[in-house]
Amino acid sequence: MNLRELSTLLKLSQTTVSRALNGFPEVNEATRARVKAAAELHGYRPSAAARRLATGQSGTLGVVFPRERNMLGDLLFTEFLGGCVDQASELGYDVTMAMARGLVTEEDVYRRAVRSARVDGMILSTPLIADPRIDLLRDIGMPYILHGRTRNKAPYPFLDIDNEGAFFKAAKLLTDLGHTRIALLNGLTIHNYAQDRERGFRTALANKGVDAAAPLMSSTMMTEESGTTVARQMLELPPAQRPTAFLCSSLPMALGVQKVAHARNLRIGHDVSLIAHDDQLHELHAETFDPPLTATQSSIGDAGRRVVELMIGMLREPTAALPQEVWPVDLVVRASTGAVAG
Amino acid sequence: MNLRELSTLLKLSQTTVSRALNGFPEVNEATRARVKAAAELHGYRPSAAARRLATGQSGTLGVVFPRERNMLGDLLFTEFLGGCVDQASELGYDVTMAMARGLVTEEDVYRRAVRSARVDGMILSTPLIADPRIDLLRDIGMPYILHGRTRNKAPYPFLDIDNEGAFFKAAKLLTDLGHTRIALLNGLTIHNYAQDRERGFRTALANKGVDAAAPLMSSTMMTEESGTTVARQMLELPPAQRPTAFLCSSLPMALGVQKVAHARNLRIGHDVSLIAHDDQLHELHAETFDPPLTATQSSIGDAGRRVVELMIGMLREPTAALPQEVWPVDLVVRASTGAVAG
DNA sequence: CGTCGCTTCCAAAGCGCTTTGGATTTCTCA
DNA sequence: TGAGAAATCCAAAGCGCTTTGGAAGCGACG
Repeated sequence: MNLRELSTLLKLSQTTVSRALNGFPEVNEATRARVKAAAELHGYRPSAAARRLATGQSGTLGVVFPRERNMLGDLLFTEFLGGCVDQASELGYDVTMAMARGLVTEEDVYRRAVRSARVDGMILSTPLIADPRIDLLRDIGMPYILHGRTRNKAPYPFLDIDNEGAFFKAAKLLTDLGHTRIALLNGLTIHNYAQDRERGFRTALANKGVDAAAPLMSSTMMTEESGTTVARQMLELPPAQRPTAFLCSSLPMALGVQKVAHARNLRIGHDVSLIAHDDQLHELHAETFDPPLTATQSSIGDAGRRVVELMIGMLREPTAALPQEVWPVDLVVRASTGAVAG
Repeated sequence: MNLRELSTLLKLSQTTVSRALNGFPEVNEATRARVKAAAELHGYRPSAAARRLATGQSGTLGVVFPRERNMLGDLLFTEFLGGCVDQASELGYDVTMAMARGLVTEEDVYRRAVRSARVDGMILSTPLIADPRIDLLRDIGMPYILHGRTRNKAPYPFLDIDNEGAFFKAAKLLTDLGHTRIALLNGLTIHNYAQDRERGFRTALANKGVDAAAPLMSSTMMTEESGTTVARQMLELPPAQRPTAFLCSSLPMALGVQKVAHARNLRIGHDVSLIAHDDQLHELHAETFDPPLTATQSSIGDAGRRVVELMIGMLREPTAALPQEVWPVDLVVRASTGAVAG
């Protein structure tokens, strides 16, 4: 059942049927109802391809990532992606993923996507400090939005959380509790958020005149494994340098730290304090840690949903101001933090 | 730059240019070269929308999953998905994901996708024992392929691994080593693969007259957590019932078992043997276990790649026989298995 | 009664590609 | 050399939708 068939069946023109279905004002409400009923009855669905060709809009959003950096293995990314797909379905959009591999560079993928008009907009995740993709997309005129921020000069649309504020709050809590040797287990500093977090951390310490000691600052992938490795190293420092508190960039890292602490019979919340940033994944919760974990928390899934909302908003009103949102982050105090021991 | 512009520029008809670019035989190789060069030079890309409309093919494959069962949190699924996207990009296809949520049932998503011709084919992952999606897709005429098998009667295209054979081999190794109390930590038996694995396991034990004791058979989600839980329970059985070997359905489960064994000072490969099925994920490797893990292994990423290949093959030659592939699974013996302790 | 202004509907022109059904040229061989 | 076959190219008809630019119908107002 296509538009022509439906319209002859209704003894109306295609124009009228199309307008009735798409909510245009210049059609009588009575006929609109009649059209809608008939469409429903015969299970009419407009052909996506034809509509795309006619409107130039594809009704799809794109997510591209390099093959080497297979982000599908990263739970943070997949949770974000899940949020995107969720919201996109809600708003009638599809999400397509493409992988740039081998000789086909990521840039090529973008260029091709633009020329062949496969997607209406792109979602960029975990940007680098200076991310070439942004300038590229701007130059070729592909709408996009960033999850996270970057150092590129020109203004760009983004949604980010207040990483600096979050880590400031967390570090302040620790200094307020009397800690002076605080370890920061950060993510890789090629990413902006890691630098933001470090800044917040340093500011809080500086406010109390506490030294951000180099041996207590690490920057690694945010896995459980690196959590254990780094924690082990730090706990083997001479007692006078050994950290009494850990601030981790992810829950898995905190898991690693916890493991090491347990192995050394350090009681978390007493002998050593532990805070982590909690992205609120489905399968790992700060509150089910033992003891429940003090955490800065912000749902990365919700961020995905919101990013899609913003992206589609931009597509619908291209002239509106660029969306630039920074979400505050809550610090939830649980049992893993306590006053510095003895 | 569109086809018309390019063709007037070349002083050829659109027909010829189109045919030259798409490799049709009825065009002179010299002109084909000329056309290709010009297309390259001017960066011509055919409009995906127009091509879709003209051919009726969308150049996209679809993956749908219910929101409740957010498979994006499952590393097995994402590894599989990564393989799909990888191979699809290679073959010039896109992969779009849709999530069925709320009132919009999964069925609706399929129906809509079909009518609006958004995707050429669907990829179904982790099917249930009797999966309604298969009959549905057949009925509405949407091409599809299954990763895994199911009990539906009518023939359907699929790619699966030989789960039964794999677990037969693994269990046989253990019985050959003299084990008589072997634990099976299986996945949920709503899935076909789990039942296949159990069958292989039972056969191997029966062949040696070994009893498949009910207290040593479990069926849970394949997480590290359930691995520890189940292993702990089983190791608390009276000595005469306690397992001397564990056969796990996933590496994370084996991790859980390992943890419990360590806690009890059981040496893996000596006091207790451990085998797991290894889907060859990026972030978890049987060979880097301590000790290196004996495993049945089969790359789930490769399966994703192959599934896409088969799907596209079906689209190109709809009349060919339904692809039905079962991959053999290797058993790789490492240090985690040994003769039963005196 | 004629005209203006709304409301309601329509014919037809694209969107950019593929593909059918020739037309024209070139080649082959008697 | 000429006729048929083969190679090469082309004009035009869709694919199914949106959208432009009117046209027709109808009541109201001077």
